[in-house]
Amino acid sequence: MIRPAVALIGSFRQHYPHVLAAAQVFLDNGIAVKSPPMSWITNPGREFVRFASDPPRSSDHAIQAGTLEKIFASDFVYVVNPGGYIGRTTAYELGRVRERGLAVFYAEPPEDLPIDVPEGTVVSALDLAIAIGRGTGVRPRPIRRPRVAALPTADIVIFTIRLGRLHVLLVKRGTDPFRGKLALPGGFVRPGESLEDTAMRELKEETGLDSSGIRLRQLHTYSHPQRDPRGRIVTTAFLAIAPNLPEVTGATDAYRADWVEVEESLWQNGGRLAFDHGVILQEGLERARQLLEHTTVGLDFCGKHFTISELREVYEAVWGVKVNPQNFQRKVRNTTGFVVKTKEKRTSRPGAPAELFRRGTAHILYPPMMRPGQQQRTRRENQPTNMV
Amino acid sequence: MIRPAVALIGSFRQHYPHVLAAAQVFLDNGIAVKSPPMSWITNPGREFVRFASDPPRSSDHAIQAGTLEKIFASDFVYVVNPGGYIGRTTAYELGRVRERGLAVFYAEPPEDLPIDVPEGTVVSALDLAIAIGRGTGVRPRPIRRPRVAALPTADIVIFTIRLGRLHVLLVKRGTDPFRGKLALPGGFVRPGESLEDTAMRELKEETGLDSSGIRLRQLHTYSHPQRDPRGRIVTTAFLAIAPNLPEVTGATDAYRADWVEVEESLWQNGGRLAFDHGVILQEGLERARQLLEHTTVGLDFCGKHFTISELREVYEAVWGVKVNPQNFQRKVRNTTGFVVKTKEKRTSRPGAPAELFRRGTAHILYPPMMRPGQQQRTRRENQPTNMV
DNA sequence: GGAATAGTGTCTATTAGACACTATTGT
DNA sequence: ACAATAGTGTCTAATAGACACTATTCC
Repeated sequence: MIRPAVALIGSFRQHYPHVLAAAQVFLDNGIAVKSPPMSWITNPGREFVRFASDPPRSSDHAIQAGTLEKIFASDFVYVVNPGGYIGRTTAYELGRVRERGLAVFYAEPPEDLPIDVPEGTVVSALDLAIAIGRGTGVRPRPIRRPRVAALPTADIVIFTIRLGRLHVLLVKRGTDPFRGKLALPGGFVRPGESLEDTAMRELKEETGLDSSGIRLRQLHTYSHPQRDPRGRIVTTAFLAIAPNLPEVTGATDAYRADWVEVEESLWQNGGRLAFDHGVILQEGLERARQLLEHTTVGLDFCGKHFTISELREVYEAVWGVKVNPQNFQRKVRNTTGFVVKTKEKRTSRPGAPAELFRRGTAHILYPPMMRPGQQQRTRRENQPTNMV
Repeated sequence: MIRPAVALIGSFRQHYPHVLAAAQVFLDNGIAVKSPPMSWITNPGREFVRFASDPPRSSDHAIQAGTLEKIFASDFVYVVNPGGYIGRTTAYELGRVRERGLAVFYAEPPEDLPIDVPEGTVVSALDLAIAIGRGTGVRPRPIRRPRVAALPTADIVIFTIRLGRLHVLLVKRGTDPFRGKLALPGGFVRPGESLEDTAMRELKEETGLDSSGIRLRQLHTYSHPQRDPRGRIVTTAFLAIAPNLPEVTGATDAYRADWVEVEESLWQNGGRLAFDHGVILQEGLERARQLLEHTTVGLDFCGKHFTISELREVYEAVWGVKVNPQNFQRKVRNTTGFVVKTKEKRTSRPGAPAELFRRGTAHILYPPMMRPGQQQRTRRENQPTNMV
């Protein structure tokens, strides 16, 4: 649980003392104040207020952009509007904030601005601070519980195997934050889309190919309040598995997309992934490993026709261990519905010509493929255990 | 290619003739004008302008909401601001529009509003119309791709076993939508909370007891755009498992919380659950069944001390099948770290006194507990299969 | 005493893992 | 010729499922 944060907006030029007083109330009640800075005004009387903490040489709209960033990084917005007055800059900020979906509360009912003011959103700073504070204090007036709006995004962990090694698709970020760092492909949910729609669209855009045959599986949703410096962004990670795609080009976006070896991207390079994508990749990898045990997704790495050795190499690449070829062969062939023999054979490397298979109808492997080296094993004898 | 559409904003009160003139220019060049209506003003001189085509009885902000809808339905926005003047309502609309990512063009450079005006966006209506009509020049490109803000919520599927049957905690909704229907407990994410924080807080509130020992697992995130009639609400479902709790009272909220038998809530009663909670419950149940196979969560249903028969009844209740008592006994006792024998015995029902156990250190069962009736089984012989 | 339960022993079918072996190819 | 690969056979240890059996309790 992170300390909640508020941004105060309003006509600083006219009402700065009121703003300071309200900010103090929030601070006294354990709520962080992201904006305005607790500073002093250097150009009193001017239309656009500047604070001593603002960089003196930057333009008005650069300062305003910084203010909006701080506002978006907070959990809710409090409008300080004595007499109901809301100026033009505040009106503009209010539009941005409301379109973004942040919760907005008002000190007084807004005058002369035709906006919807829901029941319970006109409230004093103290009442609001008390209602938010974790103390179950008395709520003197009915106020709507502050809800947090978030921008949902979908990020994709897509694996493939190249030269016998597991690779993941990463993009180099072209914009801040984390400009130049590697990140998982993904993007924001657009109007009318579900997370699955977004993931599929992004996958198409990033790989630049027909990904209609690629199945997406939801992995996990990451919602830590500070996981993205831009504000409240909640991402849902998806897992996808692709057969060996020859080349990939980021089709629509300026940044480049490339296959990177998984081990390398996780441990090497000093180059940590952007945001929490390192964790997401790690957890996606573990999920892929589990899926190989229990389902037939290993086939998704292969083309339409494949040999059992190729399938084994998939398991070895994903699991990161060697698998006994003979026993693997028998397990695969003896599991109903896993693979179906074709009449063709392939003879590429030294050795007997290998039979070609195509996928069977099964999707679940029960009993599962046993992953080596996981043995917790049952005990041989019923010895008296005394684990604490 | 659909006919492009523009929305004009600006101070209609002061500049309506300019607005009409600009609109005519767009119309003459084959561009649709979504807003304002080509109508006349019924309340000249008043702060908030009303048109003859507006419903006369509706409130200012209802009309404004309709206007915003039309603006958002257009492809770009043209700000009619003679002398650079932008009023407060226009500033608010501008904020909404820019946050939405729509392209914005200005008749003149905006004065006294600290916003970013990109190169080439100050342009006459005629130039703009021609550029768009010809398709050659300035293409209205979104400043930023439209994003959707959503309210994240956490819903909880919490199971327990009462009288040998699996129960789930459901609440009766006290407000619309779905007033009076049963739903999963849950709620909106509050400032500073992660989804996990929200789920834990709601669980405490709903069960009204110390749930510090209860572990939450994320299940799935449901994001269909129309899954909640109130708007864009994205819910993440969590799974929790509780030992037999004697009674539950919804502590903070007006609605009642009660344990309901799972089979009943899913199939019977004609009473479908609210929202998509029926699906969530179904998928949560399947996940719980899988977890019992692969982990020691079955112990979470039991108290601190338990007999092996009690644990078996947990498996039977969740899986919905009978389990062979002898083999279950052996499997549990022979799996290292699953359970630890205590020195006590319990003698409640007819039969020999049962030994009491407590939980071991293991969390993962490998190899797993085999769930009966899942057999896809491997083949006895390597028969030629011909599955399609 | 009869029924129900707890716990152990035993048998069978199946499987994972290990290894031997043959057949077939590229170099 | 040699090394590498494909595929089959066989042995061992472990396990799931089935059932028999004893001991202990409640009614």
